[in-house]
Amino acid sequence: MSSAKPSLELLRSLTEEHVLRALMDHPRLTRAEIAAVTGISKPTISDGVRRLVDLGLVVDTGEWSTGRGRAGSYHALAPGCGTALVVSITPQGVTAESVDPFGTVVASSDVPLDRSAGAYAVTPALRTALGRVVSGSGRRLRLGVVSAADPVDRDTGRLVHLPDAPFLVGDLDPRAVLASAVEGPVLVDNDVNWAARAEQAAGQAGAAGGSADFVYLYLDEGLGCAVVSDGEVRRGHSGLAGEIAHLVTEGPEGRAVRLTEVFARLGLRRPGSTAVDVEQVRSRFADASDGDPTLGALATAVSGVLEAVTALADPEVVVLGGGWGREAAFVDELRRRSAALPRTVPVVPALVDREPQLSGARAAALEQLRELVVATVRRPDRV
Amino acid sequence: MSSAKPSLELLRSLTEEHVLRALMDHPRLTRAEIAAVTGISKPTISDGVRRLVDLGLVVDTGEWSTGRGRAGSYHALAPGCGTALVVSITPQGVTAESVDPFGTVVASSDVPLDRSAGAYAVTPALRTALGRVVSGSGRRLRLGVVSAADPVDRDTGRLVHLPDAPFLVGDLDPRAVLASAVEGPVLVDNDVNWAARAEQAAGQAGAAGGSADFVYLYLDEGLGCAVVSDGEVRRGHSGLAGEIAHLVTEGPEGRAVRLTEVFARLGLRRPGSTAVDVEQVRSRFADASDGDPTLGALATAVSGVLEAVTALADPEVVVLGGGWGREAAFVDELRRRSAALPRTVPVVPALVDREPQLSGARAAALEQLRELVVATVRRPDRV
DNA sequence: TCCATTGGGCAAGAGTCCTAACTAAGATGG
DNA sequence: CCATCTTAGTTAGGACTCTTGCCCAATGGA
Repeated sequence: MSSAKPSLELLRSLTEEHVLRALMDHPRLTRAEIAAVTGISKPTISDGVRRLVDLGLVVDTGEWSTGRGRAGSYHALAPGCGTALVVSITPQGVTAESVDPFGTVVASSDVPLDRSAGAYAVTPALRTALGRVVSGSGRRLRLGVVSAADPVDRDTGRLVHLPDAPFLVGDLDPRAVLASAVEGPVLVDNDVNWAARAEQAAGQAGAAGGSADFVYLYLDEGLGCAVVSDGEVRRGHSGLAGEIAHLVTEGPEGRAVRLTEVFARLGLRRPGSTAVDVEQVRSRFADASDGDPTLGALATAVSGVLEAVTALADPEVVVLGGGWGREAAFVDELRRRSAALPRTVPVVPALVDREPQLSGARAAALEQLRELVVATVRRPDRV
Repeated sequence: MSSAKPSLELLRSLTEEHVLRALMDHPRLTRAEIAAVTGISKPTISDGVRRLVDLGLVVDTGEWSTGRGRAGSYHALAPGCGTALVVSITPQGVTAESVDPFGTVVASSDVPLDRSAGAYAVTPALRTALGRVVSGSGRRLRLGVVSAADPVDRDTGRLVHLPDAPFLVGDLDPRAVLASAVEGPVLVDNDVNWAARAEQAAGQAGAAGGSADFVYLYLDEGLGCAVVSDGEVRRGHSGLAGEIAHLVTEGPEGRAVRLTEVFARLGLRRPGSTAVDVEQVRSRFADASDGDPTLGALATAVSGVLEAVTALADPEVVVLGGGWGREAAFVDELRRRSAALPRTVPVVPALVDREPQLSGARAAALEQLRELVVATVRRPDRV
């Protein structure tokens, strides 16, 4: 919380920042409206808008306000403020979008992946989607946010293959692929972390305006979770926080085994892979009666995860998502076991089910883009 | 990151803030020195100092600088800025201190506790120590920071008794006891979290100026840990993050058991209690040869904790502390097992061994006190 | 004693904000 | 169609803060 030096320049940039933020919250405003929204006087706002127009960050749209009294001329953020690139990479396909500072999707492209073609088709698909978005939006891409369905190294942004865990997307360096198209920083993280962000935005925890503390358990082909502490997704030193495949839990016959091995012992892995066979798990759940051994074994194993999560992160709630994590029979069984633990934690299914990783990444891109636009106006030091 | 409204008042308060911070970093300065340190011009600093003297936050010490040139009059923070109370509560005794904005301990008191007298002697001991510090310092206590050797509820500040875990200090509401002596907020947290803060200050992790991500495993009568993520101790929703007693790990004979039960099965608990018998553990370690079964069983159980910590928090390093956690034989054995895990994590003994919880709490109190002093100068909104 | 050196104050100037009053221009209603 | 109301934007004046440059005061060394 170091403070900036007091100077008249600082005051001026603060005024400009208020104008920009007002124009991000409202697509178009007259100068009088900006003054009303920000609480700053009309002459000061007029000056600020003039400076921003000169800088090319704001434009006079040529439109005029209607209503009683004199019509005011509308101003808006200039298209030159640019857009942010949002990319989602899953085994099913690559989705790329560009969003402007209002959160509007300017261009988007979806390239499905043929699973049998192997991991090496990912890079060309990414390039294809990227090219379409670049030509479709026509504006400069000032930063990128990438969601990938694999663990991500926090420093390099590369996808990481952990032992005994599936490598769904495969070896990939998204920053290198995006470098030519995106002029600014590229933030890469795994899909579960972005999905957790979407859940947070949807009001999953910390609804009382406070800081969110929850854990998002994502149970699909891979086994992952996101830890949200004090309102932020915590990635850990190298970005591998939440990679729970090797967590020690209670396996069949009460023995201590790693979570990933439970699926091997129950025969729930896809042939020749360490990935969970989602279809098989779901069909087992569908047929399950009370006391079904597979259902019980999975609930026992995951309740060990709940125990670890409660002990280390103390979440307000644990959110269940993923291809089989939200199945009603499983959630019910897990709740029964959770209630019997010495420390219980509420378990709820995820709120967002349609592409949560994409909306979370989009929200992050939007926030980053806005900060970047504001930052162009305060050169010397931050406030 | 909402910004303050631009106003001349903001500029003025920013100047005053710089003066205050300069006088916190250096016990006494002339106005010319303040101008040199802050980079603000001399007339502006003179004005700011005059205003702060009028407010009673700064005093002319009456002393004069020496050296070449004209002697300048020294200024310093006024004693009226107050002090912060720091309290450490352990089964061994209660320590209370008051620190001024420079980090100088103004008064301190230590009241040992007779363990056999039971938990009910804690409150009177706390009152005694508190009374001595209040009369010894003679200045107002503007806030309090309390370290307690038990889990702490984040909202209420009360100590919490978890099932199957020892309750060392016993039921206590530190805020209620301190309310009459401290005029401001009282922050209560458990000793392990404060000790982790001290380790961080000692440069344990994130030494490259970056944000620290590490876990502090505290193995003593109680079993606890602190999770430091992105440079801050993360407490979780209700403050119970790091209470690992119920973590599922590998117990004797390879069965899945909770960490606290391992000690019961090995006969390492104090009679009639859920607390670990530290003396017995240490003597077992002292006699242990290679392959000693107790040493091995404990290392196995704790390596399960390492596994969970790695999976969920992904620390740069795991710091071992507490009465038996730093024993060389144990650390060596744990390192051997850690190296064999699919995901390894460096394990190091704690750097700070003398009252780490106290120095961590003191650092927090100092930081809070400084912020509080600075806050008196910026009334309208924060920067 | 003289002088270099440093602390502190004064004056002038530039820049930012605000209030208040003014002009400009569309909407309303008879 | 015109007078009136209402609102947008500009201008003028004043208050305030910061900075630069200069002066004076006071101290220690030559």
